Amino acid sequence: MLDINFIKNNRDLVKQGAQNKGESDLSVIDQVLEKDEAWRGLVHEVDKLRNESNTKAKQIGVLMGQGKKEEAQAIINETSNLKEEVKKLDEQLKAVAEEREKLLLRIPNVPHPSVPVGLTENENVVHATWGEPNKEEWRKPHWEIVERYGWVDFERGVKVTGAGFPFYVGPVAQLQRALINYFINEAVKAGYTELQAPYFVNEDSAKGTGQIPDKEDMMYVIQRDELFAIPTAEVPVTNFHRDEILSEKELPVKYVCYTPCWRREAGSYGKDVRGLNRLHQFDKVELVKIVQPETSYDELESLREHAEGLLQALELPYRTLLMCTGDMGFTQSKKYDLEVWSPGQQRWLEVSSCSNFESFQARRMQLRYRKGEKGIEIAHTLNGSGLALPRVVSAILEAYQEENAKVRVPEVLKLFMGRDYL
RNA sequence: GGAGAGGUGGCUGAGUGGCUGAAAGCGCUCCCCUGCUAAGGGAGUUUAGGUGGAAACACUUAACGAGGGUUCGAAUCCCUCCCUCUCCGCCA
Repeated sequence: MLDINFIKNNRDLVKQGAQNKGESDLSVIDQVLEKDEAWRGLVHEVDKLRNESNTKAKQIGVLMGQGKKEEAQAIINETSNLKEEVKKLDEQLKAVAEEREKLLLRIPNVPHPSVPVGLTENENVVHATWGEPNKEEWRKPHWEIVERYGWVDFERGVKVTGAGFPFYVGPVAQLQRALINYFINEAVKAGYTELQAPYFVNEDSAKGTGQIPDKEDMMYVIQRDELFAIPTAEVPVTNFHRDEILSEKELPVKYVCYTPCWRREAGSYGKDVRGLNRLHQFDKVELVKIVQPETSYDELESLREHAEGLLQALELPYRTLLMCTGDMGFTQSKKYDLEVWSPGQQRWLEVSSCSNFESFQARRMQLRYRKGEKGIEIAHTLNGSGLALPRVVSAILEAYQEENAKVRVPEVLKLFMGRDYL
């Protein structure tokens, strides 16, 4: 959510930003400002009436105290109209405030000036590439490797739950656990505090990070208990400090959190969902930062570098994309995607997405910090995967397979695995 | 799940219809005094919104778990929900 005063003072910038993000209806921005004007007018009126009513109530109190009942009654008679008027106006005010809020929630975050303008993924800019994509033709896709050894059981996953909920068996289960450990350890070394978070969140939390009302369909909902299965640890972890005022010296706050993630992924099909490429449940180690506004873009770079460092340590070739305005999403102001090379599929797979939200999320969840003596400011929030597990597992299986079909263990994981081959 | 108690500012805790955005204490900030230390004195110290102002600030509205109701007036009375604690039950 943007600051209404910011929109007021930067109407064209906000419009341009929305247009660059591919929003078709820019009139929302004018509408919200109109609503805001109406809202301010009503606030003024209601405040005035309330003041009058408060003043009179006090007078009545004083008169009653002095035993002057008749005089008090006279004032009470005057207030009966007032009461209804306040009620009526207050209802109007609430209605207008709600409309204003709804409009406000439809306005996307403004892209940072360094973000390339474009509407589709074709306009994303390759920010960096690392390693040489392996083009050897004998390499098999990971689903063939795991099928041969029974390392991932898709069929039983379907039986027990449904498509997109596989079982990991034996060595691959162990590999995945090793990766989770490794990722968390690296983050802790880099100064992140490890967090274990709830896997379900309430409505306020889902709102706080912007999953609702915008992306409600992505989540599994437990209706009976009014809970949402988290689509990413970003949701519980960023909401950890919702409605709080942090002290300046606490910042930057950095958390690492491993959780499973649940996504409905309605409408996915074909090669996208083959094997481990896209699942309804997957594991992810997430990094979240809460920082001062002046530092948030530096923090984004260090977040990206940390995630890249993990792929480098695993010796997996990857490329980093700077997402263009149209491909980066509603809530972000700048976003990098890390894509690992999948030699068995001969394609790039997204394994991390590092974003700066500036104050967009923090404003909605009233996440603030105390600046200096008097000031209170909205903090900036960032997050990035470090990393998403199944696709890293796929890449490892495909990149570390040998022609005799054995799969080597990456050097940095040997300590966790206790052996050289899966 | 059953029975009871309770939810007030950074913390402890007073407040059962009006002068209480909230006593008192602790903590914190600034100032004064004292050669250090200890102690003492004074001032300040919730948040969000609106209006005015370059700003300091002033005025004003709202908020005492959340939402609704009664009343001229609610932290205080009534209803619903949420949460915490104690006892019982169940349980990794």
